[in-house]
Amino acid sequence: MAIPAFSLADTEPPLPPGAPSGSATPAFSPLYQQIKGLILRSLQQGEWKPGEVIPSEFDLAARFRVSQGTVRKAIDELAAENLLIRRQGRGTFVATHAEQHVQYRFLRLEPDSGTTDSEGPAQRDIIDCRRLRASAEIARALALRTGDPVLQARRVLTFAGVPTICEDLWLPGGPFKGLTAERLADYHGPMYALFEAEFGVRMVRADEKIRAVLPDAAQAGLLGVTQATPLLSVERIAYTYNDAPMELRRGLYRTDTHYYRNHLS
Amino acid sequence: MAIPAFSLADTEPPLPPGAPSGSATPAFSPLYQQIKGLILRSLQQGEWKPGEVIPSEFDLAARFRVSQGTVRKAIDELAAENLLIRRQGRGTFVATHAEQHVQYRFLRLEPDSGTTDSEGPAQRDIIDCRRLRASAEIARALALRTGDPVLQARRVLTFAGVPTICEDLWLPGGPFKGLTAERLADYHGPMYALFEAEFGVRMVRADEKIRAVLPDAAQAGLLGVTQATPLLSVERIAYTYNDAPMELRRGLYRTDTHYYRNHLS
DNA sequence: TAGTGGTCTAGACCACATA
DNA sequence: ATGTGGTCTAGACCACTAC
Repeated sequence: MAIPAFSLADTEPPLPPGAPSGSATPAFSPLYQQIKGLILRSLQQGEWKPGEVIPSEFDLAARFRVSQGTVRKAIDELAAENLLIRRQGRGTFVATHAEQHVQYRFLRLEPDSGTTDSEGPAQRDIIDCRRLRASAEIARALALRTGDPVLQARRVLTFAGVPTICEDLWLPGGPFKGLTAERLADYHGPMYALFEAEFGVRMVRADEKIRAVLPDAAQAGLLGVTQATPLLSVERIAYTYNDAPMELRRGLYRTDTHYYRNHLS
Repeated sequence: MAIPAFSLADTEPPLPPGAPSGSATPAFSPLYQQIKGLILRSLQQGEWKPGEVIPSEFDLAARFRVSQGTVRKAIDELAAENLLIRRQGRGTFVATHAEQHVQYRFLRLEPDSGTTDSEGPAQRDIIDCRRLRASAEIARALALRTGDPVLQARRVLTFAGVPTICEDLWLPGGPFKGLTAERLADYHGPMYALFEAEFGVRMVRADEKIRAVLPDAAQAGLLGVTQATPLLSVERIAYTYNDAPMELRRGLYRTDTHYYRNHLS
């Protein structure tokens, strides 16, 4: 008799233990899905911060009044979605963009040969950073209202001495209050790690739309190419927990020295 | 005491049952991984063909002399890799590219708005199809030797009346002996479904390298664009079981009416 | 009604990391 | 030595599908 759609206090059991799942309710939700939702809520509310350990499976099982195996299945799914990271013998950790190992997790551009980029761009120049009001298009992408305050920035990433990426990004003004060009420029590491550390915003997934385009004069100048050079246009919407869009990013990638890698399965 | 690296007859147990995993061998492989390997081998050898049901978890457990839960975990992973498909109440099936539901699984091009493409291209024209000997480059991609026989084809895909994709593909001559332009042209459905049905070659994953390029005169003509029109270059290597490369494909996509979709997580 | 996959539990033991 | 996640088992019951 699993509960279909209740809201539960943490320390209250989702249902009397000992009684497995089931019931003929129209919207049936397995116990482990409910546990997954509770863990997700704790992640959203910042009970456990990026990089920290969460309680052991045994502790969580006691807290939620379910078996350890049920907690395990909930964590399995969260780990598959890259929200948690399991480390045998050490514990389960909240995923972070600051990890040395998975830095630039959303960057799919790779050098043509010789892995000379050694994990990340050598140089990041903030060209512009300003506050403005959302156009209808930007507002739609960020689930805001037209005219809401947004922050816009433009930057250029340079690999091995070659300016390779020129990107514009838009962030909702509310969650990112206090972000300035200086802070962007001073931070060494992935931008998403800065968002986590300074603004408590963790990007968990993103959708991209990719096209081939020609640059305008300004973009061509920043990348050091002619306006006849075809470039990869990558429009990304990045989401935090709960599928809330938190960033719109429009990048132009040079693909004469790099390529965009994708894996299909 | 799980076996680290033996080769096992199907009906022989991976190890005496009742004894869980473990041992301090340098290369330790969990039981369910060994079972996964055995199932994989049956898939490769065609014991169960695309679209067919495989034996129930209970039957497989008896055959391999392990518990149903261990078989379940092995199947879980194979299902996550899209090699098997579970259907509650019906059984577990071998995945196929011929399924109505997952047709064109590797095609990531989507129309800008209004889902007018109704699942797949309206028209597929075979421009060319010939046998030749592999260049060094083609041979490397297909894990062949330079000079080995390969089959090359070129085709154009048209969506909503607009020629949108022009692609060249290379196939190893051996596995695809007997493939002709006529057979390619006559087959209605995804090309990978034809490969399954006629040649027993099932593509299970693929890697793509994406760039922005300009077309040559022939390509521009086939797509009805000028040579100054930037196009998406998509180079794909598709693999069958065992990570064996079975196709090299080089596509040019028009991205004025479509975009290449990608999901990052 | 029977058979399939899906969920849940409980307990045992192993592998790994840390102290 | 302790605690963590990882594997394996056995058994119960539920949900779905087909007959």
